Amino acid sequence: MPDDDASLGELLMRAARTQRRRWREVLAPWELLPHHARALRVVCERDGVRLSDLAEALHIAPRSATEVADALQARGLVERSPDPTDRRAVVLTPTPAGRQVQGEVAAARAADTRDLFARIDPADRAALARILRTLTDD
Amino acid sequence: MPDDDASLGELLMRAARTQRRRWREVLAPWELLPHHARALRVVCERDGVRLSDLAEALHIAPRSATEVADALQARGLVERSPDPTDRRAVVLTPTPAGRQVQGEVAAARAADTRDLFARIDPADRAALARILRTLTDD
DNA sequence: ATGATTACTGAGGTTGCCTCACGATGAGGT
DNA sequence: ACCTCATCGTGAGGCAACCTCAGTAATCAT
Repeated sequence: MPDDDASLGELLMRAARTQRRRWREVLAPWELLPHHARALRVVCERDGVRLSDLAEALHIAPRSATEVADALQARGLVERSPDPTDRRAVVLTPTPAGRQVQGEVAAARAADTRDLFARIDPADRAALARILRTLTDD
Repeated sequence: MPDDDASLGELLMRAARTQRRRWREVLAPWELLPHHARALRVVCERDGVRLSDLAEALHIAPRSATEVADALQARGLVERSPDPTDRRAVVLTPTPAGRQVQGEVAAARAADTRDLFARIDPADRAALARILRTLTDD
């Protein structure tokens, strides 16, 4: 069929949208936006991130990373401290509460993803992973 | 592996991001945002859409559909006319230029999607379609 | 016929991004 | 020691795309 590819493209978008919607719902109990959750994850994983590195990880301008940091700090999830190696820089560190939330969120997300992909059997999961890797540029 | 599902979820997101990025690049020559292109497609396909219907199709508030219509109209791609059956309503109709652009964009998008999915062979395309359908809720 | 509902839009707010300019600091000459 | 140039975070200000709310006009139900 001529529109086979077009519908494949649309299917890919729809599956991604399904996942994104579920992700937002999983996050709802913590009242975190996906973007903030992602930032918190970066801060926790690297355990001490300069603002400029956060900006790069999030693909936003440095100025915008300031705002994300403000939001996370206002909720007590991260702390700003001076970088001992460079007095210009500011390092974001997770607070205990931040680590706690990040742990809970990560667990909830893992569970949700497991649920979603439980719809397909292991062979299909492997096939899907292989095919999607081929379609991914970055 | 325990993080198999997690990486599957991430792969899905990355493949979708790849497609979205390509879509934006395909659109660049017409200086259309994806959202406007989508709106133009709705107007052309249904050939006469009330603002409120456009809002619903785009999942935005009616007030915001007014703005999308303004943008498309300012570029001469659509026209506002009174709905003959309901004088409260405004119907958006594609102009000849609008139809032209929509046709070109649709062709470019189809070509790009074809290119992207040409990376995988027909059997995998079929498998991908089947699997993605299973993962889609809406 | 009149009260409730619906369609669009003006006014104005919020969010999340951006650029630009600035003060402080760092790195590398000379 | 000093001077220059790059870099770090952030204040100021702007913009785009959404929103809600109120208002006007038209329609619908009783």
